Amino acid sequence: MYSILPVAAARPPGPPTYAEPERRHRISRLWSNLQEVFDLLRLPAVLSTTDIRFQHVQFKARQRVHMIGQPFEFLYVVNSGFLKTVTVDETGHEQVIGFPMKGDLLGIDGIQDKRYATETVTLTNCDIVLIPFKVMISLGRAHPDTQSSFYSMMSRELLRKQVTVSNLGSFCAEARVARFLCSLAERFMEMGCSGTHFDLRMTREEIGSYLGVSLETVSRTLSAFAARGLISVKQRTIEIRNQQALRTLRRLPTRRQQRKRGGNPLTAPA
Amino acid sequence: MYSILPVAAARPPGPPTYAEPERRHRISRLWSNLQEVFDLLRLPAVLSTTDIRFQHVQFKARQRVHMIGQPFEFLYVVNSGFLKTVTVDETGHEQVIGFPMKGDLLGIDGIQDKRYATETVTLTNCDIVLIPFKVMISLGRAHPDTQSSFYSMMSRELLRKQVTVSNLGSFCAEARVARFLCSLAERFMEMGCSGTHFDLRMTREEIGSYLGVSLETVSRTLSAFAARGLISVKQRTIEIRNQQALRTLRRLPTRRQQRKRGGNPLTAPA
DNA sequence: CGTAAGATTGATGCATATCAATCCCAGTGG
DNA sequence: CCACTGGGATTGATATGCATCAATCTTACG
Repeated sequence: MYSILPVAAARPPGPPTYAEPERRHRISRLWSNLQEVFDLLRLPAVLSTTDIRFQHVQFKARQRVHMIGQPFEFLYVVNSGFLKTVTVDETGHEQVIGFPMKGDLLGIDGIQDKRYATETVTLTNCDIVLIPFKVMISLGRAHPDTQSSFYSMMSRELLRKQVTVSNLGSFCAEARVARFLCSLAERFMEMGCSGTHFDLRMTREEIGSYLGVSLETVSRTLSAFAARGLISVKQRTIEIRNQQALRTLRRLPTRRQQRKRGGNPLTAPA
Repeated sequence: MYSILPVAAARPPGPPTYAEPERRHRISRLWSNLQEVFDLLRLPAVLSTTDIRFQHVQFKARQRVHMIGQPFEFLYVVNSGFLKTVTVDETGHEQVIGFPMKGDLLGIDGIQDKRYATETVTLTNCDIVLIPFKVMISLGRAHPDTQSSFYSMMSRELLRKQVTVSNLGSFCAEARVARFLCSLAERFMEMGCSGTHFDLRMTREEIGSYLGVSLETVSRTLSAFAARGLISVKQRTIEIRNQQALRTLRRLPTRRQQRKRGGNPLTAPA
């Protein structure tokens, strides 16, 4: 129906591997239909079922799912596993901009320029669903309800980025780490895992890059939380002991700001 | 064809005004067809022309185009004027996340939840094109090439947000201000205005909120640039004297980082 | 011309980066 | 089986960028 793009090779440890035509991903025997993909993405159910099926691909840890500059062809939906998405700015400085996991969508940033603007690397073994963009386009055309869902999906990604911006711009290091832990806990809960005991799949350096702080600050902050009894940490194993306290952590000083917006009856979400 | 939603009243100075049914925007006599809107958005031309026309609405300075929580109905395309887009987090802290201007699209963040997640306020008088989302949906269905353009447009917004995240996470205050000036200069150039002499339409506080620094730091940094001869500043009037130097400003320390990514022939955009 | 909002500039303190020295642990090879 | 090894994590000492507080200064506007 459509061909598989060989992206990364199957060489587990060491630095991320690159496209090597002679080696391929392990193509799973798993296929998902449209409804299953929508469920995975937590999008409203599609009424008009089709018999279209989407292929899964297995990645080992430390492999690239897509790379910067590579021609855009697929969107990817994470079925299982953990990844990181990275940008590289013109100075060569790389920054983590996300830690995709089950139900997350990868590759949207490639639509505009027909090339991926980011690269996504697996942190663990992963099972990923391939969505050929052409198929998505034609689906949207044939089934109006799926088209709306696609718009919605992209809007959701945008909202998430806005939250990220807000976090980076408004909160001190401690609050950023706290919020990071809480959002991880939520994600694990949604996946049916424990929301209080979990393992980080990324290094302190990657967390620091994502949160815009140094890796030492991440480490120190976690230790400080542990000292206060909010969590317990042992290397990458985290236990949330007082989620409420973590959730309500704010930037320390009050910052005058937010004046001039006294009671605003119309602004509150209904 | 479709009705105009009365959003803000016509009361110029003072804090932003709210929906007041008894007063309305000035409805322009101007209408744009699809091709004109696409040109404005710098999207590839549409071949299949239709006779659909989109209404313009005039806003005075300090009016809200849309507010947080308000039911999502329209996307907005800026035809002229300057605005700011603001989020308010759960602590009540508000942050500027963008300064839309000619050719920019507003309201995408409302698609997901059927309510706007941000609010956009005019900084100057503005002329804005109303795009009813329902019309966009049906257009996408009827004309495949426009559907692709819509995806592309949303992808572009996502890319911009990624750049913002990268700026906030990777650069020192000085570099952020420098990049801000450069991006403004580029935008003015694209609009056919001078890229070296222009007026800021926003306050230092708004710039600071956008860049994640204090208003004093913005002011000081501009003064420092002026002292070094990179720009000249007089209140909101800016003259860029050495764009090259501004563009190449980086975070001061080298930060080890970016190790372990030696020559990567595949990563460079082709 | 008076007033208030915005902008500038200075003084000071703190949060966080940076540098540096272990420490811990998983993987590896003898 | 166990010491070796190296990447990651922790922790401490120090430096500094930037926020904060505070005092003018400037400009727009009524």
